[in-house]
Amino acid sequence: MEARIKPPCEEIMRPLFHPAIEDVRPEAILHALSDPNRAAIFARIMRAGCVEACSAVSALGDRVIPKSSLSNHFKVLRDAGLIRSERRGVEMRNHSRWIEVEARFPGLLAAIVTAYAADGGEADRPPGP
Amino acid sequence: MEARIKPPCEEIMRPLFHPAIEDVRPEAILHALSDPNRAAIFARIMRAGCVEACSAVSALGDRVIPKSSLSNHFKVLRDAGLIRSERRGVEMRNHSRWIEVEARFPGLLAAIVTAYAADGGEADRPPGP
DNA sequence: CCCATAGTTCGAAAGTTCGGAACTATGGAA
DNA sequence: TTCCATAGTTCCGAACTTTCGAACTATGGG
Repeated sequence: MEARIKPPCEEIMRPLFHPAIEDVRPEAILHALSDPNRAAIFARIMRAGCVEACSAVSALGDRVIPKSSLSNHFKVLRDAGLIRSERRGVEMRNHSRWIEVEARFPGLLAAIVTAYAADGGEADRPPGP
Repeated sequence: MEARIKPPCEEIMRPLFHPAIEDVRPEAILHALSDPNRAAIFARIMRAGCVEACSAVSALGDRVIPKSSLSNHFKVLRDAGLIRSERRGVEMRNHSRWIEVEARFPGLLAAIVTAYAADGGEADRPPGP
């Protein structure tokens, strides 16, 4: 159908959606982070400031997460307004929107990340035996 | 099936389960409060200190929540460790476990309730447009 | 051009949530 | 006591969501 002409901008080709910070809703954030895998991914991005790629995070704890599930987890985090993703060549550069979210919902992300850390040591690990 | 035989318990219908505070998981809390209806119910119980009954909360905003859904919402809040429910005669007395949860996950509940309030009072909209 | 890598989309199976109808428990009225 | 009203739970089917393998698209390097 649409003959898409390649734009001169070599980075963006599919428009990844990121909500404006004022459209970010608490229920979306809580839903996104109510999955321990996603919480671990987010904690990791936050700790690193920026994680190079989805694949950099493909094993959490002792469990390997399939590519398609990972892709979906990143989409949920993105749609919730928690991270910003941009294509850099063949991979994706994800960084957290901590500062924006903190300004809108003060203390929320810190409390959540701290809660996961208090629960299992690190948010990087799904609950084990 | 044919006539059901009445179970031989003259006690309460079923012992309501409440997790010990050390068994409360952050993901359960986030999941429970990621539903705006449940968040509103919880905010209301917190604000009141104690709400008399499930039915006291049966209409949130302009929407009537069916009994069975309400019953389930209270169960989710209970299982997440957010409220404690006891039978008082024909109805239920629910109160929040704020103090226990606060001791285990400091700042978490306050941040969540504040976030919903900041979002536009969605968590407990007063009657009106 | 072909291949490898990084990520997305498709689709089917499994799991969760919603809500109406039927049920149980309690207390009060007849 | 029996009957009724109220409060809440359970059952179960429909609708929705989640998961993950396979097929697909995009980009960069031989």
